[in-house]
Amino acid sequence: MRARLKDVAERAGVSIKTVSNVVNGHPHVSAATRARVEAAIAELSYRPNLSARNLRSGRSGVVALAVPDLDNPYFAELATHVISAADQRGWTVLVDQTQGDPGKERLVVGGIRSHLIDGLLFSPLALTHRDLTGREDHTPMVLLGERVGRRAPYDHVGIDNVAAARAATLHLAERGRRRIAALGAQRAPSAATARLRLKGYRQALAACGLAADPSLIAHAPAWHRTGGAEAMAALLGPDAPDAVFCFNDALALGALRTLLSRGYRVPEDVMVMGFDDIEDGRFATPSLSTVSPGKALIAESAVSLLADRLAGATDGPREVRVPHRLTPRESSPYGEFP
Amino acid sequence: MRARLKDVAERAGVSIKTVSNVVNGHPHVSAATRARVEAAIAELSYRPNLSARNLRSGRSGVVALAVPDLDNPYFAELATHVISAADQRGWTVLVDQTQGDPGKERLVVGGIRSHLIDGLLFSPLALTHRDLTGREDHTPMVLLGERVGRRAPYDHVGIDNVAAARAATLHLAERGRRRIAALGAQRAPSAATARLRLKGYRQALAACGLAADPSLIAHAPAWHRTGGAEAMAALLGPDAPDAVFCFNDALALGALRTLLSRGYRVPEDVMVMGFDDIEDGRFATPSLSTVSPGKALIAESAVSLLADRLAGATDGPREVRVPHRLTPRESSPYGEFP
DNA sequence: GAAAGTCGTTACAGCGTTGTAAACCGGGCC
DNA sequence: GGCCCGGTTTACAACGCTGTAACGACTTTC
Repeated sequence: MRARLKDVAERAGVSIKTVSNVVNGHPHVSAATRARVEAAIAELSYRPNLSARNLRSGRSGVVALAVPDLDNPYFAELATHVISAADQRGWTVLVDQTQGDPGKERLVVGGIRSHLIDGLLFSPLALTHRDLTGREDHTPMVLLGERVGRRAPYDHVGIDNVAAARAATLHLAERGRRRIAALGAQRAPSAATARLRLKGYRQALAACGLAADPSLIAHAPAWHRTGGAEAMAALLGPDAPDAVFCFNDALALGALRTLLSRGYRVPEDVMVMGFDDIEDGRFATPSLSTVSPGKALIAESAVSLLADRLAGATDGPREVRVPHRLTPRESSPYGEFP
Repeated sequence: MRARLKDVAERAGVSIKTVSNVVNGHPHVSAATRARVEAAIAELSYRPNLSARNLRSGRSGVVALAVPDLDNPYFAELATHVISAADQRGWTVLVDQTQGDPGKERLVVGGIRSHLIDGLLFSPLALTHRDLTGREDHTPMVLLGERVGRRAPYDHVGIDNVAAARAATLHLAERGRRRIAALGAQRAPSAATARLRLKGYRQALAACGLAADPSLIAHAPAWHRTGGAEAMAALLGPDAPDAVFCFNDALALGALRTLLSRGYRVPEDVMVMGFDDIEDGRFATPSLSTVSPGKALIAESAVSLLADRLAGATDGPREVRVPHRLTPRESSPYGEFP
């Protein structure tokens, strides 16, 4: 059986509380006592029972990160950064996969893990404003990604999707492209990210005086490679685009695959632009131009916001906008392509 | 403040224990009482305090999954499967990233989270036999990936790396390749996986009567795309190989990138074979031939072994060997390449 | 009609920890 | 010598939950 405070106390010949004080680094313990207790701790290889400590303190040192899917490289990379940032604060991260399923997402905000976790970092996909305002659980929560609803009373970390999408589209137009497609539109009312990126795309077209041809907008219900490959296939034909702005890198990699396997040259015939800057894109051939959203900074900001809440901050919801950067690579290079 | 059993009990006019019995679905509660209690639970939106329950029961319902790095698509995909399998048993998964750092790995086996978790699924990289045999923590643990040491007293799930590597290499030889390189060798004494895959590679060469040219063995300290790209560059030159067996898909994607950007045609000039069957490989151009290790089955087996241990199984360590499958794609197609 | 079940419910203790408040001890001061 | 004061240590209760054992009421059995 594992050693308890009681066992250590008996061995060191002190009270339980003194051991507790040593373990927690409280002052007012004489050097001699401390040494004796520490020896006993080592001999019994004592380790605090976290469940008991949590019960007593109301804190668990665990935060949950809820994402749609770790399979998705963007979320996998984000998770890495979140885990590192949490680690630096001595927290442990528990990962929940929602699969973008509204039911599962509601369970998560509803507090399915509430007594186990001190806080929640949540990247929702299908959540509606109603789900948030009616929230009964009071575990501090920070939202990642798109803002849900107008004025949800929660801290939020995101990027300026409209500006980023506009920059990405402009980049293609500046390279002389005239039939620029958008790939990844979604009809679901909760698809805020898709809507914002589409908006930026349209703004860019308008700014360049390009017509907004509806046949150049390809829908993709899920932002996976497969969806990108299929949507790209639908865009090809007599009036094929000469550039595609894909709403994330997975879509772009799928699109790239379709283009290359059908004999299109990238970037000569069709330029491709992604979004997210996942590792795969850097090693694709041609390497993928993309928008880099600063994942490390997103993770760090989110963890930091949560830390403030856990420390008791009660001011109104805060909005953090992390800067993004355009990262052109071979799929839309500088230089001329007449 | 959040409702407790006591609050529910008062509201329903019954004892605390009766509420507990309802919550836990115990029999011997009359329908009328149960209904009353359930109503009270709903009204107060009561949710059990897991810390208290854990303290009482000694179980937390949380298992840890320790992997080197979620960035790595193989581990990200594995984690997805583990989380799903754990979810089906009502467990929550907490992810630890070790970065393959021996110190961190030792902390994990040493039980850094021990009171928080019921069990541990561990995919070690740098762990030695000594670390395992001297283990003081008694949290049930299942090892994933390569066997550590000869007879570590722990359940283990893995694949037959030698056979898989042999099959992969033979596949290249059968397509007429004669200068087959191996990419991903490692010198570290703990690099068991690399050693086994190299062994399979050598067996295949011997079986085909091909000479084992040491200049065809490329080392890669870390199995990332970058490492693969660099190692591939080192292999090229006057005596370039006509096929490369990469010890994982990330290496292969890096190698592919180097080959294509230097003007080599894949598979015509150089065939490429990977290992792991990660999603990226399917969408590369050309798509990547690989060995599919049955990640879902690995995850399910591991979780199932752990479940047995948690249920009290005390028989000797079990060894599960999950079947693998060769998945040829465009980078080493069927058909002739003289 | 009394003894022996059966079912539904309850009181109590204790899981391992920590905050509170009080006790203890030795030294310096009047 | 007695008193006060500071640092050090302790006893106790409580965090919310569940297993155990026991209780009361009601039914069955001979």
